[in-house]
Amino acid sequence: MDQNTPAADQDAVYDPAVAEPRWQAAWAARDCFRAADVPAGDKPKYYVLEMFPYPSGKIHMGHVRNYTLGDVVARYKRARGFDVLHPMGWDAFGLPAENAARQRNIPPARWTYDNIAAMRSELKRIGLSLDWSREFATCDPAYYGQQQKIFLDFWQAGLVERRLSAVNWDPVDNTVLANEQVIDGKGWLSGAAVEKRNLAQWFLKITDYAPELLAGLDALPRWPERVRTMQANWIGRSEGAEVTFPLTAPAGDIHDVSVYTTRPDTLFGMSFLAIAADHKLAAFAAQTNDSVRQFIAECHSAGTSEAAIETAEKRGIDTGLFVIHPFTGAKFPVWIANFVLMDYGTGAIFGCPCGDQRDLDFARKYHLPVPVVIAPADAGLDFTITDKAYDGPGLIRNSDFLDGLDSPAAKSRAIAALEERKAGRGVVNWRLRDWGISRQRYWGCPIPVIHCPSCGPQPVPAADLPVRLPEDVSFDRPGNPLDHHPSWKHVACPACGAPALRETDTFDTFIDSSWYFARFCAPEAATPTDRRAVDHWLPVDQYVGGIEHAILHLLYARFFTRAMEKCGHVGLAEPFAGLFTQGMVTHASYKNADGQWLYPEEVEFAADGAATARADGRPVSVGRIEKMSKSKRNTVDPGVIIDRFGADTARWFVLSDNPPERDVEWTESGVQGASRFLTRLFRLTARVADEAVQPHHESLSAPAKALRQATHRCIAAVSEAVEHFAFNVAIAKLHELANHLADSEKHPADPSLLWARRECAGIAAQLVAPFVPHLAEDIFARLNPGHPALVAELDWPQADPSLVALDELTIAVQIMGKLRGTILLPPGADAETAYEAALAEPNVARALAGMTIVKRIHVPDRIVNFVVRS
RNA sequence: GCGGGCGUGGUGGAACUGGUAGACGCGCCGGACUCAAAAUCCGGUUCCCAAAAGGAGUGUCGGUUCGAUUCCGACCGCCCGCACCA
Repeated sequence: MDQNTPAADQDAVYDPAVAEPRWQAAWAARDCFRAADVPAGDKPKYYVLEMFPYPSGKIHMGHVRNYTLGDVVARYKRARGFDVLHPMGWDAFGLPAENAARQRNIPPARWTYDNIAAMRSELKRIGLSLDWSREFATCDPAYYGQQQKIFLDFWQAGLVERRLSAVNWDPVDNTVLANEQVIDGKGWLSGAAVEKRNLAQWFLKITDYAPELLAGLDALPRWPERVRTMQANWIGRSEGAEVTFPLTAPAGDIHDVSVYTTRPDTLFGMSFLAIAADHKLAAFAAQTNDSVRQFIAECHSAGTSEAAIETAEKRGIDTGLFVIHPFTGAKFPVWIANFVLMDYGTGAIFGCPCGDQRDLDFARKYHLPVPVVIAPADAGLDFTITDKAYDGPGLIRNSDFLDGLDSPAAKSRAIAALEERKAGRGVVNWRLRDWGISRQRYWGCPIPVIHCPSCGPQPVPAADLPVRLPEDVSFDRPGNPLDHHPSWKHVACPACGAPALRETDTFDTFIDSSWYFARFCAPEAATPTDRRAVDHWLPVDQYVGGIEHAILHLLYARFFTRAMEKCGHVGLAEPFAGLFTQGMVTHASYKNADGQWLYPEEVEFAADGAATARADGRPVSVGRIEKMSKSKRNTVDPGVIIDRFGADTARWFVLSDNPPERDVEWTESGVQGASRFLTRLFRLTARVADEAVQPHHESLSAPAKALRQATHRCIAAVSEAVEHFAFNVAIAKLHELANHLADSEKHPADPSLLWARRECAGIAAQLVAPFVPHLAEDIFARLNPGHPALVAELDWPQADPSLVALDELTIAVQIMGKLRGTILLPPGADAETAYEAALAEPNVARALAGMTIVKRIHVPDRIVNFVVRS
């Protein structure tokens, strides 16, 4: 074939708009992706799950990326002989539906189900290999009714508690605010300063499982290391001491204050004692001291988020009370500090400014002493602390019986001394707090509890489940519509029959997503799970989702699975054997001359890159590349891309440009590149399809052998890359294969080459199938007219090891670690052979002239390095 | 503030367990085809130096090593999470 083959010679055209719906229909007609609750065959199972979407109304590129990543795995594993479960559903409860109801007067249920319908049809256009028969939404009563059953089982199992807990309270709207609705300490709608208010709420005792949740991380080798680290830090096991400080005079019925510390070795460095604003001793101090009362009130107006607390200016107030140091008998003042958290430890700390930066900042600010009790081992006697605390390892000084010890030794000595004096003890503490699950909202799963004035909280009887959300609710005033509903909450106590009130709080939506993966195994079951189905399918073999869920969602799901195990709903502790966290889809953002955000399609670019608005031709400033979001208008609608280029192009692009764990920037040129490659691959293979079919040839021409080697090396490389989630590398290898196939057109078409070309094209179709499944089917069908199977039903191609192995390797020759030449050696060549060949290399020989070789290094099949002296 | 991560040519990135830095793509440059353009095809493309030889180079600074994008320390920048957004 001629070196320059104009495309105009080629008649075959690929039209995704026609082909994609056709192949989607073919898969559906043959039920290719349907799984059984309890499969009959003996194929190994593989459960692929992507984090299910919130039905916001439109799919965005982040969804396309997330679901395409999972789809590659699902299709690959299916081809590898696994029985694959790949379901989809909707995380359908949550605040946006209530906001829509308030702003646009649409009932949350209708808004949600309309959104689901719209997103389902968009999702279907992507060509995902999903088992749609398992679809459900968490707002379906059939789902949340089972969730209520699970909650009651947890209650019976002793995993549920009711206690007071703080919420963000908007005093103007008289409503509870989510953290995201608190902006700079003010309610997002009312603008009123938010207060903390304590409400009786339900908690799940996740802390009972803290040791197991921590230890379990070691059994998750297929989780990203950083996610395990983040979870371990979040659970936060620490070993320290609880120390009791007697007050110099009783404060009401309070005689002492307990603190938790991880640094008992620095107890002699105490400068003050600080308690949380919610500490009972703070309340006592407030009784007689107006400024203390005012300070506590200020602390209560800060909002509940930890980030807000930690970033706020560190402030405190002296209560005028004193405690006695258990070792020295010295008196120290008791302060209230806004950075001491009631939820952690005992709600009180001892301030040691020399060893803790926060304590030091506090001491400097309020002119408290800074005794130095620890210093680096090599520090002199003049070691002092100015504005930087020393929290590293070191030797203890100025500390009586701890002097000269290193920190670990001093810790155990201090704990022993505390225990001797009955002034404290060594304890293990956890940062993890129990999971507050009550939400004062409508659009969530009702908590199945009835409050009776005489019997207390009573479970709703199983026969009365599900407790359904009433649909005749109004959003014309702030607060929870369930609470306002005229009749819904008024019921008879299930125990005594007296008039009682339904719980009007609903569950945290994290509960909905803490067990959906189990429900997918048997979504129709009359019980929360079908044990045969979950025993077969769980754990999820590959879970795919955003890194933003690294801690909360994944930790809650791990806890929930253990709690479900305790109640017999599942037979395992860890729900997700493999986890992959993908990056975000980003895009440049644009602002016009008036400072308004513009959509990418509203911007025009000149040859020099200058941007102007299409509407009025005025200049546009190109902003940062950031996460696609509606507010910045830097979104690209997947539907529009599929209309223009087809789903395969969108899939290929989101996979090709970046490693999946990293953010990907959506660019127009990248999409066109993807589209161009797919068209090129189609043309290349279409030309092969037009060639005469040849019998298998044992003796190969040189170009045929080279092409077969390239083909089989590509099988090996793509398989390896897919196994490691390196989809961008897999795609690069497929580009190379296409280049090899194109190169083969330059050689005379001998029969063995024609045979090799057909092999190459067919294998290429199979290798691209997980990424661009529609195009793969089209190419395959064209190459194999009348073939009974779809690519979706074929086994993954096998690489022939004899074609994958290389006969010669390029070995680098270095002198003092610098590259001076390369030599060709057969694989496995020994060191002496390598040195000999290296010394014979002209450039190496020249560089070595006049040098003495001091040392020779040989790494087989990789490198030779000479260490020399002149 | 705390915890976790990331940083490589003009650009997205590749590089197995410390062993030839820049695979593959985008862009750009040159060529073929075309009346011309688009599309397509072929070739080139880290920087310095006219080429070769050589030198520099993976955010910055320092360390370990025969050899560091990879390991260690400090710093800078960006991103994720912080318990009621999902």
